[in-house]
Amino acid sequence: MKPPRSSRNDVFLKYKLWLSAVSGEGIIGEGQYKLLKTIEKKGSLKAAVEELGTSYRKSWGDIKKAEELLGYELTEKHRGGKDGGKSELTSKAKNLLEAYDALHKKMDNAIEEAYDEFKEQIKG
Amino acid sequence: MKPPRSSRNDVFLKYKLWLSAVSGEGIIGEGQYKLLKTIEKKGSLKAAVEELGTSYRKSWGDIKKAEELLGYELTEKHRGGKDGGKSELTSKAKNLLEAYDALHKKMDNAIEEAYDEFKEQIKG
DNA sequence: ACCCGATATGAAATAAATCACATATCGACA
DNA sequence: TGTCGATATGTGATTTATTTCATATCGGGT
Repeated sequence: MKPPRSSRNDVFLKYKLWLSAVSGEGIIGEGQYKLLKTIEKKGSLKAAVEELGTSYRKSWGDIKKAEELLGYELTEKHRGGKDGGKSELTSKAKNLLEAYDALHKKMDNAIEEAYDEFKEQIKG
Repeated sequence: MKPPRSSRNDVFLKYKLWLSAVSGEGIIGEGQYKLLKTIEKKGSLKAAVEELGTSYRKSWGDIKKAEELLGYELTEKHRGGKDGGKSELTSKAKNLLEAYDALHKKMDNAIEEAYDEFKEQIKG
């Protein structure tokens, strides 16, 4: 028989994974991960949000809240200098991102394994 | 040494798992799962939202949208009768919930396995 | 044939999240 | 020491999501 082609009604599995505080507030999710990674690459929050096309105000607030909830700094902020300032990740932040990434990969694998079975199951 | 007690700054891992359409719109997530399960138990959408404390209007709309995206009905709706009407799950819906549940359990296990390692990693 | 209560749905009111803008501050460097 | 550009942060505007309210419809049971 013909292989089933994807239709408008196909369903996909999606998931989000994030760190949260006891309060339930999110700390690091996909967005923060990307943001921090981009700060690391570009050297400043300003440059990062420009690359990502997100708002400086919000990203700045997100980082601040995450830091408050975690109880430690994710970025070392510097003002002044000929470039006006810069931000770089603390080692704790780097460590956290690494752990987040590893965890995400594991979850990706887990979901992939479960996915075929799931699809089979919803056919019935 | 003393075992570390949880502090305000402890982080937890959370995740959401849901079905989505190609468009990216969510179809079934935790909320819909509970809603449908409660409809199954109580026999009507009205009774379900009362038990869950959510809004009828929204829940009704959520189900409708999910059905549109899926291309099939999740509930058999009936109006009239001495009780005014009722809703019950279609067999497809039951099947879907079962699959969702199984998947969720697998993900719970996967995350639990990964969690200890994660915590160890972020200590460094 | 009439009632009752749940389904069905629009529309206005609220609330929550995000954006846009304005403005202050800081400090390495020329 | 004056300049420049990024960090820092308040606030009002806008958008998006959710709730509330109002009202129509349906149909099995009495």
